[in-house]
Amino acid sequence: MKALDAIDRRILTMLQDNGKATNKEIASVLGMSITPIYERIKKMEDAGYIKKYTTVVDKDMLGYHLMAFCNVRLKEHTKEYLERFEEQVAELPEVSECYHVAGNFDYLLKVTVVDMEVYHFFITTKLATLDNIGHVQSSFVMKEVKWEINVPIE
Amino acid sequence: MKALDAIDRRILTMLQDNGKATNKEIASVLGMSITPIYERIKKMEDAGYIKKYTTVVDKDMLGYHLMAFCNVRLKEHTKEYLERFEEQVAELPEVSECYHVAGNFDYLLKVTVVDMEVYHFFITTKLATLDNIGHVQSSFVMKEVKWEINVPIE
DNA sequence: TGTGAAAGACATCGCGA
DNA sequence: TCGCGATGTCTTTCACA
Repeated sequence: MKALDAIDRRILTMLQDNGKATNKEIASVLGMSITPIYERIKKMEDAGYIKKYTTVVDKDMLGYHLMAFCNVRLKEHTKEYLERFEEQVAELPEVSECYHVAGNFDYLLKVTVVDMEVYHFFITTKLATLDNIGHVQSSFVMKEVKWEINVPIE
Repeated sequence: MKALDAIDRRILTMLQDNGKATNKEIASVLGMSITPIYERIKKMEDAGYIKKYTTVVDKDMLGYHLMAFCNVRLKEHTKEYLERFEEQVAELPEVSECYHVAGNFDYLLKVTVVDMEVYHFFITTKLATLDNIGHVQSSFVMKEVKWEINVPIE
């Protein structure tokens, strides 16, 4: 697939805002007929521009009242140790995101749990027991100021 | 709406995996007919358990090749200063997430940009020019080890 | 590429158990 | 609450410009 044109981008923007937007709806906004919208979306799905459709749920209503960012520094930094840590951390359901970062620490983890008690349990019995953990520093989220899943597509 | 039961949770899990899952599909997996699925989803939408449906796009394919976490410490911590910072930061399209955290810094920002040049521009001409910025420390993402939008719902 | 029409699948809603 | 059936809407495809 070639690069996206302006129409593709507008379609993506609308789909980010509402994953259930119908082809008809999009077509009318863009002043086109339904078929090309349908085909463009299909192409963007096949090409990988569209990774998935999902439903955003309210974490707080589901009982997840604590989110924390966890800075992790490892002791050893060989390829094998890094890969092992990444595999182990990816298995933990409490860890919703994990990034290998350049800076003061090696990894940044976003951890979502029910409450502080569960977080404490997570740190002491799950994270700290992984091999090769050097130093862990947590930042607790007091307020979610902004959370925007949509990528700006001009 | 009362608390969710096991069936509601299984519906949410399926909808997180695939926002376009049809009622028919869900019904057949759960061994129920379509109507109760339809009604349960509608109730969860109305009650706010379901916040929105969206489309996940591939940031990298769209040209966003750099993600960074930006730790920000403010100079003054009065209510007015905090609110003002939060308002200003929420307006910045480069900032996809912003959290008020307890720890070494005041705020943690997730910044998504095209490349390092744009990031530099963002830091120097947009973030640093906000009122009341004390100290900024960036961690650049070298690798996204895990990114899981789905909340575990057992 | 785009348009328009037609077939099939799905969402939506009223009624009965 | 759930299941069934009717109706309107959407998706998907095809012939054609």
